[in-house]
Amino acid sequence: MATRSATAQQKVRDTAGELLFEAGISGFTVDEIARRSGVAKTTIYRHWPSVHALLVDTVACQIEGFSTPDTGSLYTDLRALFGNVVPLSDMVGRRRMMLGLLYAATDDPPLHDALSNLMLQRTEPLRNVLVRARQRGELRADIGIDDAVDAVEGPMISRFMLRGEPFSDQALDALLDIVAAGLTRTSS
Amino acid sequence: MATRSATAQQKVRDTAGELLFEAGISGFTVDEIARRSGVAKTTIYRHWPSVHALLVDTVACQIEGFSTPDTGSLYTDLRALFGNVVPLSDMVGRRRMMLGLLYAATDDPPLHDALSNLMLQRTEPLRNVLVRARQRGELRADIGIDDAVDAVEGPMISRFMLRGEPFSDQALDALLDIVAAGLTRTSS
DNA sequence: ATAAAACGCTACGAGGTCGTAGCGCTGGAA
DNA sequence: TTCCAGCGCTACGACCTCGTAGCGTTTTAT
Repeated sequence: MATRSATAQQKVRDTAGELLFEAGISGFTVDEIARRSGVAKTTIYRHWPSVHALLVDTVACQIEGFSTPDTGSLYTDLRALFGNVVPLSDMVGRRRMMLGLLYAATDDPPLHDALSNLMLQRTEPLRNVLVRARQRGELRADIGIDDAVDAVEGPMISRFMLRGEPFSDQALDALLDIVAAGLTRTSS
Repeated sequence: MATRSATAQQKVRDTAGELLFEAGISGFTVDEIARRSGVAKTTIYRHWPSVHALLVDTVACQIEGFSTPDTGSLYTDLRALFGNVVPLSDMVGRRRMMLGLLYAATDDPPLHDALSNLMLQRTEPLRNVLVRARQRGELRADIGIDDAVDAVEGPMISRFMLRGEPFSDQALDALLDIVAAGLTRTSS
């Protein structure tokens, strides 16, 4: 049975995650978390020494496991990956959250580490897909996995995260088509 | 001859630009700009109605013209473009500035417009390079320029802006190699 | 030379956020 | 049932930032 402390802490963690998603880092305040969660501000400070510690903890808890598609070909794997991983409704919030965190992590090593770890977790399915493609011989042998990850993610990030353009199947297809060609064929 | 107002305004603009670069958006305060520039805070408010207006104006003034390389081939053009446009020393500041602005622009249409315009200006050389490559028949005919821009910029942004990894010629080569293959060869 | 415009300086109020103090209340363990 | 660790609540001080008021000084235009 959940003790009172554990309940309060969990409420705080949940609320903090939601708030980070909804309001971004500039809206991530202890007062607002207290207000939304119903947990008193003083209680929050009894469990976390500072708002910064709570932020780092919140980021560290944002890890979600995503499944790795396995359709048999690189292109369709990538298609499945990006078609599923990015539910349109979450796009705005995720964008706000990530941009704010990336900015804040610029001068903040603990936050930077937590965020790097989070991003690493999020790209794991992509990594898996690429490794399998390499094993099948679909991926050019001279391409490193890290480079392939950036080659695939980059265009998506550029268009949908940075420029914030609306997600569409056509856009996804067009970008994946270019990327897949680069990963599979030699340019010589 | 520069009038007193014009001088003060120019000092503010210059200082604001430097500050945005050095301290990011969270350090962009009127007090600090006044302190650094030597222009009184009240004077700043005589020329800009709010710190927000000053920020938008500062972003709008950040436009720098970059020259378009013309080496005769897409790969070497891209190589020249990214080798020159990204002086290592500016990378950290540029990263801080852009991430903060992108975040702030999330809920700020005027800032968003100014920033979009800035980003558009910055990608113009890349656009030119790609258009010329298409005219030479080097670029796959079925690829749109916008998609090509994201395909090229994305991996660079992902690695050097978001993940903040150090810039190196090897990394640039590896990414450009993948990208160029995708742009020039068909995957069918 | 003179008047108007513009600047610099100090001080201030409003608002927000962090983090803490003090005290009353409550829930869970013995 | 008792008791105490832990919670909620209010209030507070410190700090920062925005934006403004008032006033004296400097520059610019006529």
